[in-house]
Amino acid sequence: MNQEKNYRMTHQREMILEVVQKNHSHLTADEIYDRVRKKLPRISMGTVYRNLDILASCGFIKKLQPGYAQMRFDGNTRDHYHVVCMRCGKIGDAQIEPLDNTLENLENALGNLTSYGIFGHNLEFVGLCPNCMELEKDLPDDQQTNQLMMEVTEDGSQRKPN
Amino acid sequence: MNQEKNYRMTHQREMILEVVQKNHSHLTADEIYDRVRKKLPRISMGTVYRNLDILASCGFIKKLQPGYAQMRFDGNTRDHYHVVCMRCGKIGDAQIEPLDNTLENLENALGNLTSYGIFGHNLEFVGLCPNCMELEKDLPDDQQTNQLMMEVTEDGSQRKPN
DNA sequence: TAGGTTATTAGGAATGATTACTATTATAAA
DNA sequence: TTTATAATAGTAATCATTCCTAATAACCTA
Ligand SMILES: [Mn+2]
Ligand SMILES: [Mn+2]
Ligand SMILES: [Zn+2]
Ligand SMILES: [Zn+2]
Repeated sequence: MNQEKNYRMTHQREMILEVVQKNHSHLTADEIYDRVRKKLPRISMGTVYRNLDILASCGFIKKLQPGYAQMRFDGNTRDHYHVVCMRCGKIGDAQIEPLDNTLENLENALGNLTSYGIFGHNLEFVGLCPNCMELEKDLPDDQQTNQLMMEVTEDGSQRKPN
Repeated sequence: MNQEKNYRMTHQREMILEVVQKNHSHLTADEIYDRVRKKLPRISMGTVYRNLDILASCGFIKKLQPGYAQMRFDGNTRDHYHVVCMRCGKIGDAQIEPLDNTLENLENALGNLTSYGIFGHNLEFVGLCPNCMELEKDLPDDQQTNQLMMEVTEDGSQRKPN
């Protein structure tokens, strides 16, 4: 599986990888746990987390850690951005091409201005999933999404939803 | 303080705001708690969290919620990006101008492609603070930062640190 | 300036996702 | 096979954040 690390391929690890790869929906650890348990009823949560980390460190899957929402796992390891629902944490793929050039230039520029060593970046879009858009409608004003904005986008940027 | 919400200005709220505004170092809730406690020794953690949320929702401060690190608070409410240390979670300001045009265009483009309602975005740079750069040197290879990369940048982007 | 309404507090308990621990088991190499 | 040790199940621990509630303090109005 990975030469230098002496990893072994166990049934548990195999099933976890399969579940993540067959789901294009950015599952959480407990969703993965539920699905794997159908086949391996005695698997434990610790095993799920440990393997997700290992699989991610080997590059077989990607670990997504949005701010203000729990981590999720992506079987698609190609470079792409995500939209995070600010209410329920659900994650969708952003169907736009990566800004590699722009952002790499930014990283280089920043590297010369800061005392930090720059290794990469994260860009995520913030919004509402279709489901939460619906629910939004019958909420009192003071729980409306614009009240959430400040807490959810780092830059306070706002935009009319489509 | 805020007309529609009937907020009151208490000593606790005042002190918390003052601490956040006088510190340009993106403090965590417990760091703020420690500092406020010098003046108000009986203040409680719940009060700190509640007020930080309220102050952020009023736009007096900004709440930063990087993935994989605890939340921090910024007295500088102008639009700017941040560098997050992937080891200790410390946050520094990125001294580069915001990508407003580029990213607003992206948001608009994305809005037409996804079923999500897009409200904004978060961009953060990931790296090592000066302190952790030092510590890095005498670490065994398998704990070196490149091992952390996959877990920390959503896009797996890599770059030589300066 | 006092009284009344209610936002806010202190203190402590609860939450919940994630991580750590450990005796036992399964994997892969020889 | 035998053997070394990576990995597991089950469970306990962590720890940042949120929740709860009786008591208090801000602010409005008379
Ligand atoms: Mn994806
Ligand atoms: Mn800042
Ligand atoms: Zn949602
Ligand atoms: Zn650091």
